[in-house]
Amino acid sequence: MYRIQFCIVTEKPLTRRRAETRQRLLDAALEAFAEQGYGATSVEQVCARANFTRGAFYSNFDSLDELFLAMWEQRSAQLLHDLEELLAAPDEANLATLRDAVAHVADAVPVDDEWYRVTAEFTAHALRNPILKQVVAAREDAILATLLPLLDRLMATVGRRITDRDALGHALVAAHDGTTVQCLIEDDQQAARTRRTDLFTVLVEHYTEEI
Amino acid sequence: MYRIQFCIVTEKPLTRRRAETRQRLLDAALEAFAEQGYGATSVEQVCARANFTRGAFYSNFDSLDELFLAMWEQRSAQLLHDLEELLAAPDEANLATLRDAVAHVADAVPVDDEWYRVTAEFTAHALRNPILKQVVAAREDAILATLLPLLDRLMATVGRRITDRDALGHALVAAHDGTTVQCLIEDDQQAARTRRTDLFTVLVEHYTEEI
DNA sequence: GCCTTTCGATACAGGTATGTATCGGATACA
DNA sequence: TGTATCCGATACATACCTGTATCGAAAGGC
Repeated sequence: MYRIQFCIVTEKPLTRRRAETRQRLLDAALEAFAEQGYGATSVEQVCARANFTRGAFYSNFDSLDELFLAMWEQRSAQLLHDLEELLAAPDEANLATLRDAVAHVADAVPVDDEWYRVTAEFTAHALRNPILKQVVAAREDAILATLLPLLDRLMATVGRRITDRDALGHALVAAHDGTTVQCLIEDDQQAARTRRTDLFTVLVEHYTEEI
Repeated sequence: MYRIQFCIVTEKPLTRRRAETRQRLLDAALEAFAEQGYGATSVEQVCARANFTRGAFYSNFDSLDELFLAMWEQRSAQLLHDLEELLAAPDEANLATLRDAVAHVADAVPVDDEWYRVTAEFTAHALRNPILKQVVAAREDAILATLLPLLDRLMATVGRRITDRDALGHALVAAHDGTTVQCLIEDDQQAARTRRTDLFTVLVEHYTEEI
């Protein structure tokens, strides 16, 4: 059985200094792309934000594209990790109803303007590139793999059980993506947030059953 | 009572020739932005696609931004118009079940790669600009205003009635946006399409009741 | 603490995008 | 058909961005 493997070919030794430089560039990239858009951002602008010149950039990355990918993957993983940590804490004492449980998750998933802009552009970008498409697909899988076990436990605490894991997972992700725009665009943020939680609740209710 | 009014200040006389040139540029812009991304597209590239030089562009638009906005609004309106036309046709004879009715709508709303890319970028762009934000918000309203009356009629034919118009409308739009990415990213397109229709059905079922 | 290696700054060459000013053919109208 | 206006092509000046090649300072091994 063969698998496609993505790896960085010219793997340089990752010294302490290098790691820090890379990280500063990654952070600067997120800022710059969120503020101005990926296409409108030059290598030089990213470097300036990180207090480097282009020398540092070309010593660490081959292209803006590579930086974009690295940044997006890192932040995606971080977000998922944070979510896991937040929901793993056993403060489930006060989750009486299904809606409380869902709201608990909904509040743990941030509605982040900066991140949304970057992700929207990254997704559009990925649709133009088969390899990046795989990356986005892999992330969807990773989200489900993280979220569903958490939901399993959460549902158990309110006496329910998931009936269709795949459908629920994808539906929640879709609902999250779709409602995030609405929350960010609409004047009345609070109304949108409430609708969002309501929608999540409807979905969870539909794709679970009482034990 | 005052209202903010958006208008083109230097309204030039719209002759036949001018209208055609504008349209060719608008069409070329959609192509170019979808293929390369907005930020990566130069004025010259758009013009080349439309078989013009930049002279034609600067005689019709002040900036790429203005062209992007004009193009997006035109296509948005067109899509909504097409949808309305498609669903207004009284071929509701064979819509026996709720799911048939929903599938009828779901199939009428295209899952369009090109348009998705452009819209994702436009939305991200709009989040950086208060005026464009209003434009996107207005489009959401327009969608609901078009979609809900159509759903009213459709539901009537299967003996149901909407219980929460606002919630259903926003939920369907969110589900549409969210599932569109999934359909375009996932390897198994058909599975994603089916999940999409299922999700719509769940939502419509939840936010309507039998008469 | 010395010496090698690493890595970011700087300088340079080449390419490309922008916006404007001007020109001449096309178009409209009498 | 003649004439005035419109509008797209062309040329130009300018700014900016990229990638590479080189250099010197900082880091790390022994």
